[in-house]
Amino acid sequence: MDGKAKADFDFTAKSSWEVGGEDADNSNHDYFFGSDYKENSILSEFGWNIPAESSGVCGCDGGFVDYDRIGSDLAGSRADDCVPADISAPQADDISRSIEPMVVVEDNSSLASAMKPSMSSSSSEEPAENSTVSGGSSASAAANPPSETASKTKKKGQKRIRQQRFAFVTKSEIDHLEDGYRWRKYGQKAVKNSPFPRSYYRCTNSKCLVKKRVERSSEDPSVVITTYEGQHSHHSIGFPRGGLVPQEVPFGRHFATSNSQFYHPRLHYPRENSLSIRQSSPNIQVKGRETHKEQEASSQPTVTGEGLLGDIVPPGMRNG
DNA sequence: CGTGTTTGACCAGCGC
DNA sequence: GCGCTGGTCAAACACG
Repeated sequence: MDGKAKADFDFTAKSSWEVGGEDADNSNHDYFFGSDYKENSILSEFGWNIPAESSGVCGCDGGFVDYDRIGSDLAGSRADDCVPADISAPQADDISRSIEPMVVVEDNSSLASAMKPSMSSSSSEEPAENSTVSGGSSASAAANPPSETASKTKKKGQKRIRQQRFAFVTKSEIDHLEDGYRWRKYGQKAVKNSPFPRSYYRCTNSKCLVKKRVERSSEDPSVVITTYEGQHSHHSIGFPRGGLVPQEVPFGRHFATSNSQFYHPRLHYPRENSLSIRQSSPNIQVKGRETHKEQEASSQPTVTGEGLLGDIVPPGMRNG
């Protein structure tokens, strides 16, 4: 419990996250979302195109966000003073979801460089997943039918190389925020220094090896940290990749907090979804079947032709 | 029956 | 080398 100040962000520290988006060119640095074009360029590496105009949203100074600050903010003092207008929408309110997304990006090129020298130029067509994802286990296991390798025998000698990752720090009561894709949970682990478990999800698209981790801040249980890893290699239900860019898609939303601005892929939850969420998850619940349903409600984007899907992807393109 | 979650076990990386 | 921790696998299970 001691030194818990940053405990909830341990993952960043251990993952060598670092403040300093300035080095956008420096492929050896991790990126941290601040306010301007820099982030955009970084995000674009992921296939995310964020309008630069996002600066100044909410009239806040869109400066850098340093991890320490985030940590402390999570402790409770963060940007309540500056909630994005969008969030004040009835839906968000209804579901008691105060979303304050922060985007944190980690460029793993430092790790991947060994295998992938020009990470930064990773063209979006490259299913980054197979190019790296470490562990090899999941990647190769997915790509190659479980012969004998799959049987828990991870390829030895293969280094675990992470992909570029970016995290959303969101204040929400929903653990698994809808982001436009469908995810399958493949694991859950208790995290050191945190009473909350970390959940591991993988994109349900068999060809897409994007993963994400979801965990709650130990400092502020109302804060959810969602870390994405890899790029979606498909249009799926509709997320910024290739043509599905926020500028043209209604679900793009950028935010700002007192110290910086952030982007959340989908803060504008479909009405019907909001309702279902509200009904199924009145409170934060981390375990039990309740969570199960809760997650279903939030992770399965009302594939009913409306909401997320209806907004963006024509029925024929759905492949979640 | 198909899809997704739960959960214990296994493995790799890292620090000491 | 050892122990800890994070990440993943896969069988069992639950649900619609």
